[in-house]
Amino acid sequence: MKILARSFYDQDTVDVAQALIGKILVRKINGNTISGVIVETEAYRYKDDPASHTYGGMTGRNQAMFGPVGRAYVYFTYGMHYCVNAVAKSQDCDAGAVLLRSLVPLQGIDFMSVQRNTCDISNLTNGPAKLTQALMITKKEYGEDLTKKSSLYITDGFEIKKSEILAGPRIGIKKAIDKLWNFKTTKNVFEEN
DNA sequence: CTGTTGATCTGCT
DNA sequence: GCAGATCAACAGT
Repeated sequence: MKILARSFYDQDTVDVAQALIGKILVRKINGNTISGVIVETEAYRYKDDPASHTYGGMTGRNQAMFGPVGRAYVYFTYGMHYCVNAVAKSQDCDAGAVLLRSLVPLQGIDFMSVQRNTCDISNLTNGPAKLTQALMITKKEYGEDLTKKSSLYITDGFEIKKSEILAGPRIGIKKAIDKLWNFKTTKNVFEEN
């Protein structure tokens, strides 16, 4: 399984969000391998996107989204939840990232069950804050290089056709809901719908 | 410095 | 379907 190259993230954020569907997120913890297929993403851009963290300029929290592509952007929200993004943008964009919303577990399911305190497979990683908890992703992973074989990276996965990707409004935000930058596939059985 | 809001999930009704 | 948990960024004083 090949790790996605830096150039993969060097495209328009919305394109990368679609391309990431079907790819595999891999996490290494103490010799354990935990992985899952990415089945839902959301694109967040910059000046044309009022819902993005970057709208309004760089801050201490979002500076990773302005940095080099192919890195992880982790943030803390609602007082108790972490979410992961992959920094991705084209050359003419100053900032952008793809939120990983949902996974289908592949390896390390027992580990995830312990983290999430449930045995329900379909409930392990089917939400942005759930998957960070299941994969033990915290602020320590802020800025991790996803193109190196480190403790967190993304590899090639299943081939998903454009026709199998569904676009819709992004979830949980009130701004820019006219932008259909939420992408998911119904190919896998574990999706909740 | 203070108050409000939020890219969420859980548990209860 | 709805409130609550709980904190970092931001706008306003």
